[in-house]
Amino acid sequence: MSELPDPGWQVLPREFYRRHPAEVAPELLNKILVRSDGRAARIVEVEAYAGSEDPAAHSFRGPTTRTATMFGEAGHLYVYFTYGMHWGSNAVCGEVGQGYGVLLRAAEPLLGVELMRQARPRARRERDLASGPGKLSQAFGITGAFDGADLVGGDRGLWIACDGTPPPDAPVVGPRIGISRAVEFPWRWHVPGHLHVSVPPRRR
DNA sequence: ACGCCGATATGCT
DNA sequence: GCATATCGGCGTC
Repeated sequence: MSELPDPGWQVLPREFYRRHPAEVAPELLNKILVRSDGRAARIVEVEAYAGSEDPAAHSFRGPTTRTATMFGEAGHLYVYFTYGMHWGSNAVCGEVGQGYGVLLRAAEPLLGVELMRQARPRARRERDLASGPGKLSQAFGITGAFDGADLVGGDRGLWIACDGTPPPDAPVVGPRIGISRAVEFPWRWHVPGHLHVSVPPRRR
């Protein structure tokens, strides 16, 4: 089931994810989220959540029904629902039982842009298609049905791959967003100066 | 730049 | 029961 749109792209191996999310997260920058229907986008903003070490993580208080996937094997997708309308997508990291994850916060559309526009009819500019965790999930048609998807094996037609572009040398590190606890953990990273992040660089 | 509100699953008390 | 949520879109200023 290795139907990536570009044969030169390499699916990230399981070992990539089996580490601390603060280590995995910045390395996910410039990787590519791929769907088997042709949608692909470069990941430009991420946020780490570290289980019992992290009061802001869904997994902080141990496994629940909702967070079961987060406590499972690395390299799977943890999808949650919030604010009555938005879905969020995380790559599970670390070892089984740790509840580690990296939230995919923003991406730059590369392929299948028409499908993304259909999925997000209200988005005006292309940089509004996936510049936020809810937008990114919506652009890719990711809902709860994708919770537990294997990003390595591609059992649900979703992968994270590398096209050879390295992560940025000096990613921008900053406080996390949209949470009320442990905001001060500097665990949000994005590609410097990138237009497709959730907080775009100010125009000069 | 800022503020408001939508609409609901989840998990604690 | 109820506060809260890993937000987004639209309005106003």
